[in-house]
Amino acid sequence: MRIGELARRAGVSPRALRYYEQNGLIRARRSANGYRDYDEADVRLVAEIRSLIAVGFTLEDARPFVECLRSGHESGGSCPESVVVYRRKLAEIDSEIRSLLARRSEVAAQLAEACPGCLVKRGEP
Amino acid sequence: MRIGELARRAGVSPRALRYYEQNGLIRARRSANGYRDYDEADVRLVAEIRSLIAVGFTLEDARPFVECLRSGHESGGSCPESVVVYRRKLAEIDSEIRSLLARRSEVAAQLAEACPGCLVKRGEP
DNA sequence: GTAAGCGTTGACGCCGACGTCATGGTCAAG
DNA sequence: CTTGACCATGACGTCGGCGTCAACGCTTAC
Repeated sequence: MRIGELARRAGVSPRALRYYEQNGLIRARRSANGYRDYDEADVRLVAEIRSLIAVGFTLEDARPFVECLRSGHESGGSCPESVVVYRRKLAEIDSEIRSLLARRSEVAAQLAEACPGCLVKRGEP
Repeated sequence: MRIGELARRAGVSPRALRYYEQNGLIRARRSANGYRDYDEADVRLVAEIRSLIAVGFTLEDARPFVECLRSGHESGGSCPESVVVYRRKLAEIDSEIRSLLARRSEVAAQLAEACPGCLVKRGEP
């Protein structure tokens, strides 16, 4: 299939697919006229990339998953390199959450100090 | 005082100060030779900006706080416009935290599915 | 033949908060 | 007089994941 069809089936733009290729995440055979030519496996690859992007992975993070799939594994996350990324990502997310919680209480404290009574505490009428 | 001294006292770079000025957050008188000339009040303004930036505010977010200080208030957060920004920011942070929590559980679920037993659950030997 | 609708590559735009040159003026110390 | 430490403006670079032209070629339908 050509790039437009893959794009529709994977729910991405052709531009995104070329960008993935530019970063070595997907490859494409070329037809005689120079058009990119994809197969079913590529649909799966792009789907994997999208599901990872959707939960906050970068394209770099997605690379080991794609290579895991290409090496024949049924799941992109079943290779040790992918598991490493999974763990690192969980740690990053936890770190961000802690950071946000700290910022949240900082902001709430600043608001309470600058404007006592401005913080609406529900449940205390 | 000149830009270098303000920068040192406020813990920022001269470049940052020029950038703040470019965005209308701070202003400076000019000496005869064209040098920017600041006073003590500016130290306070920059400190306010920095403390807001530190908790994740953008320069746009900081604007009402700066104007609040300039209008004579002792606290940058005691003006209604500032309070509006405080509330909006708290809502944004809460939204991000929820998003991160959702992503975290998504990632954990993907890891659990792709590699059962890879999730180390402490307390279950 | 021609218009529509695909495809190609290349290159700039975006967003935020500056860092980092490049180029040149100002001023005090030696 | 020169060095060095400051100052000025202006402009490009950074980071990610594309969007959005531009300018062109291919294919199919009419």
